[in-house]
Amino acid sequence: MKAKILVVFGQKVKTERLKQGFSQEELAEKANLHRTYIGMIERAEKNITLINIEKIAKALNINVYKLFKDID
Amino acid sequence: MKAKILVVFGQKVKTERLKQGFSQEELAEKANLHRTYIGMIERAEKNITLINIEKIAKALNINVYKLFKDID
DNA sequence: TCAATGCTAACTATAGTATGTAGAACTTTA
DNA sequence: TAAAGTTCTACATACTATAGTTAGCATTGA
Repeated sequence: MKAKILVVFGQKVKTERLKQGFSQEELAEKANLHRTYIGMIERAEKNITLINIEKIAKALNINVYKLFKDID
Repeated sequence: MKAKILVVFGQKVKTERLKQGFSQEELAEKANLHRTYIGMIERAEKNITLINIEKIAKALNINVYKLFKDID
C-alpha cells in the first residue's frame, strides 16, 4: 500500500481535522465511520472509496474537491 | 448503489472521455483498467477507490481535483 | 493517569477483474 | 433494399482481492 495519493490524502484529512480541533474519534462520529478507520486513512493504510471520501469531506464541512486541491 | 456522488463522478468521466474522443476501451487501456469496469464507473455501479480515481484522471490528462470541481 | 492514537488481527461486505451475450448505430457490399 | 460486418456499450454473472468494520491491547504525550 502507501501509494503517494493515499499518503497525501491522509495528511490532508489529518491537517483539516486538527485545524478544526477534532480527535479522530470525534471526526469518526461526525462521518459515521469507526475511530480506527480514520486512523488507517490518515496513515494511508486503506485505499478509501469515493463514498467515504465524501463522508469525511462533509464531516469536515468542506467540498470534496478541496481535499484534492494541492494534489499532483 | 447509485449514490449521487457516484452518478455525478461517472458523468464527469464520460463527458471528459467523449470530449477527448476515446471509447471506453481506449480509456481503459490508458488507465490500465478493464473495459467493462469503465462502463460500470460511468453508470455509477461501483464505488470507485482513490487509486483508481487517480488512474482515470491520469488517463484523461487532468488533475484529480478537476474531476470534483463541480460536485456538491 | 487519562485521553488520544497506533497497531494487530479477524471477519464480511463489496470493489476489482474478467468472460460472454445482446443490442444499437453505422458502414460496406451486393 | 437488405444483408453482413464493425464498433461501441449495456448487462449478467462469477471469482478473488481488498475495503470496511470492529475489538483489544500497546504506546505516546499532556
